Amino acid sequence: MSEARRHLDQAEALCRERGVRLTPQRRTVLRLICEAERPLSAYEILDRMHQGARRPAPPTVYRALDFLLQQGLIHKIESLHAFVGCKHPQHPHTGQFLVCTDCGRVNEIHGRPLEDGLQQAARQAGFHTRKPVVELLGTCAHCHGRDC
Amino acid sequence: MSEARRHLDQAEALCRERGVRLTPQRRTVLRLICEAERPLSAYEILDRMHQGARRPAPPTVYRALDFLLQQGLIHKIESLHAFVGCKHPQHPHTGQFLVCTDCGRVNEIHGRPLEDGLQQAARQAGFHTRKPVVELLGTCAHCHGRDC
DNA sequence: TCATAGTTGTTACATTATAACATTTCATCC
DNA sequence: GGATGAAATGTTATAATGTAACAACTATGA
Ligand SMILES: [Zn+2]
Ligand SMILES: [Zn+2]
Ligand SMILES: [Zn+2]
Ligand SMILES: [Zn+2]
Repeated sequence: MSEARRHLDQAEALCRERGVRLTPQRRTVLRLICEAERPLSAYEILDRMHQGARRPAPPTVYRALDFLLQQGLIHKIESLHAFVGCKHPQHPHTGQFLVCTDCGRVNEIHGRPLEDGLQQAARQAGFHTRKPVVELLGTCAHCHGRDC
Repeated sequence: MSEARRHLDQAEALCRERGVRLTPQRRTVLRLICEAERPLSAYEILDRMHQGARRPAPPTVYRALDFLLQQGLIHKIESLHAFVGCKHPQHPHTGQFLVCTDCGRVNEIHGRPLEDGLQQAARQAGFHTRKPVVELLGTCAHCHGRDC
């Protein structure tokens, strides 16, 4: 079974459990994101949604993206204005990402949501973290030394 | 001496050392950013630049921002599309920020550029970090408990 | 069936950012 | 001082990203 297919089936099951509706539109957006090898922007998704039919208007895709974000099925990469599938959506979480600026691929790191040093600094400042944005931009193993 | 004024003087000195030109336009943009209590978007800066005269076109401010970013005099908060002054521009660095989503204020954390756990995960994946984006969104000490 | 909430369609617009090329200003050399 | 090239700025147009507002449709249960 393909990686993308596994994600979709898992999403289907999660939404059923939670009593929310993974409608065909939302499923299509999730599928396009999961099939892509790199993060897709909202407008790239729009371009891939209309197979023959006319291209939907932006709110269509933004609404589907909002739903998928709320359900923790995708993450937004802020520094790219683009979206990636979450590989472990069972327990919604904020992501930490390695973003390759050469090939565009993104790798989600798992582990404690924030490393202690950072979290401590925040606490000491009396700060209450709600949504950490952690995106390490650089080059991935495949792209080292390549002149791409 | 005001905080903003101190930043400007320091920027002036740094640019002289480095042989780059902190022109009046660039200085104005830096001043507006330093005087603000919260990050300013490029267009907010534009709005504040024209004192009586006509408002400059976007490239004007984006070019100044590019220069100030290159010189490490300001940082961009990716998740806000906005810019803040750097309080320690002597040694250019990437920032780590506590971003209050209530009052809008931003607090730059200093310390090791990345905590060990995170950095190790990246290295293990063969990833070479060039620009970390670390922005903790939440509520600051002042805003806790307030219904703002 | 009917009422209701949730979802989608549609139009228009707001915000953020850049490409391309003309013009001006600045520093340097003669 | 005047020529010259590099840097900075002006200007127009447009690309890319994101949202407000309201109408229409659809699923669902009383
Ligand atoms: Zn995830
Ligand atoms: Zn790569
Ligand atoms: Zn800084
Ligand atoms: Zn606050």
